[in-house]
Amino acid sequence: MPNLPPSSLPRTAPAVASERSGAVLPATSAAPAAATGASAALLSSTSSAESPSFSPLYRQIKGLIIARLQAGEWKAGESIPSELELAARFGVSQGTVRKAIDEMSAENLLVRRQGKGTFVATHAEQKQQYRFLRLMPDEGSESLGRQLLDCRRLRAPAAIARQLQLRTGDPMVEVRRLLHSKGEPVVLDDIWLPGQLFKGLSTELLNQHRGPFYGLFEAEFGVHMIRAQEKIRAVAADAETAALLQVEVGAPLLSVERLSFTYGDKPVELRRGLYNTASHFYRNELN
Amino acid sequence: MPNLPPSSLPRTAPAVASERSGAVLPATSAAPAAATGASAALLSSTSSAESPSFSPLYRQIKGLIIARLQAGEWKAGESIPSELELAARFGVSQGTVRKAIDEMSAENLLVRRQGKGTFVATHAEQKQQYRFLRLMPDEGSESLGRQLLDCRRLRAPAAIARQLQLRTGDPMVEVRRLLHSKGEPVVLDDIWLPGQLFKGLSTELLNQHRGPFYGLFEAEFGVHMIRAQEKIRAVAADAETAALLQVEVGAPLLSVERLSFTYGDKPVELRRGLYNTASHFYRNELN
DNA sequence: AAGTGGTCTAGACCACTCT
DNA sequence: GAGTGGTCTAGACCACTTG
Repeated sequence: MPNLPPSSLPRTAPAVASERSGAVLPATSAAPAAATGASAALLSSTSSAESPSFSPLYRQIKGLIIARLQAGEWKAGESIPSELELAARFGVSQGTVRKAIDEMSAENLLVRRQGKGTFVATHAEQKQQYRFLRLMPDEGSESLGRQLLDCRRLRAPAAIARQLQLRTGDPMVEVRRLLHSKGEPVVLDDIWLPGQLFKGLSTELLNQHRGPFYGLFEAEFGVHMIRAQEKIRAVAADAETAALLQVEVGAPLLSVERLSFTYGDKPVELRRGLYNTASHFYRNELN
Repeated sequence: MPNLPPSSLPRTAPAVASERSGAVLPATSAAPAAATGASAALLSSTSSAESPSFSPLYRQIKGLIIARLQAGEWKAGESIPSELELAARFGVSQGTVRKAIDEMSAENLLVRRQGKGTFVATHAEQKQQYRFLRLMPDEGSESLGRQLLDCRRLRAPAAIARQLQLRTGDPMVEVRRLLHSKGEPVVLDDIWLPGQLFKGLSTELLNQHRGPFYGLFEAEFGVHMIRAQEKIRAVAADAETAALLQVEVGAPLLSVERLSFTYGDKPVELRRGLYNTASHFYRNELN
């Protein structure tokens, strides 16, 4: 029951009383109280024209759930508490929790499974391996082979540090790898990660792991990539790249620069892929 | 009031009684009847394992609204009836209509405006001009200049006809144009349209029109592009393209092949853009 | 049978827009 | 003030999963 003191809450305040007293009580006793009135007190106020403006209850609940995810309370692939339990815990109705989870499900943060529960999204699943890889073969659908070329630690150059919101010279990990299709090299990836977050990352760890790197990052380092921005260009292959991808120097390649974010819009990976699009293409859906 | 004869409706049936008798009645009288029981009768039945399987009420409502859009009952930019009116018209609750509209809004078919109503999405608006164009300048944000190069009618070649689900030799319109940024050519577009749907399309019409082609297509031909698939590759400029885009022959260009769809997943435009990404990039968001 | 998410309804109140 | 979409609650029933 959101029974905060009815003091005039500014419209901007994320005013949900997180985990009030009887949080882990027998459950349902807390929720169905002076419902409508209470939540009204929670949300309404004079319309001061402040900047972050107004946040409805369900969005505040969403924020609380994200905070738990960020804190690692529920790990990738695990189930979170049921809607009814969350509703009791936060002192709101099931419908409000449902709307919060709806949004998070639409953003691929959570996955609902009817009859089973709601689960933390993961890159490690069979069904959606390579969630962020949009490269498709012109024909067929074989999976890609992986070949690790390099994994080293270094001091962050200015250009990379800036994008990852680090300081120049901060510790950083650099990974280089190839993806193959039918034995032919198709993608050359360079990956930069904050050294702080990926302390034990090594060639061995990367080599012994099956599946996408992002699954490893979740399991070993608790870092979830939930969103990414890509900048795509056409470039000409330089000598080194041409040799690795077995194309002519000057051949056109797709350059895909990806900045990946974890919870709280925090950038945690920069990746530059060079794709040979002779027999593959980058697929995009517009809405 | 969904009072169909309680004969056993198969689960697959889009069973909404569209526009029953008292459709345009004083409004609210139709809706709040033997609600729960009736809609239960509408949806439930024995679980026969049929193919298109089960469709909830709100999705059937969505289908009905899409059918109206397709029929041109409400045009691009116009408002559709209020949620309460639609609820009365279809004999369901406002909540069900709301959920249908929620989905359509998420798919950019409709746009909600609080206090004003719900509107048919359009490509002709200031706020989201060039909804499908993902090209961004490295710096600045000037809008792109347009230069029409050609507009002619022809018989569909096999490759293009297949993608537009036409027969080889069917009438077709081909348009070629350039987009400029700061006076420099950046994009060369070739566009193919079914001649059947775009009867009066001409150089004059295209030239006198302001804003994106998609806005013109909506206003003049009633064709709404609601979704598109793109295949992106890196290619080398041939002689003709190099001249038009003022680059060297062999220079790497982004090739963006776009197939656009209208209601009912019907393909109605094929477009091939060649982008000079020297000072622009293709922006994509991954979730 | 019990627990979970999914759908549907109903009603209250809020925020925004226009007249 | 009237009308619109936006939020929140409550309760019913359905579909799916697991023991």
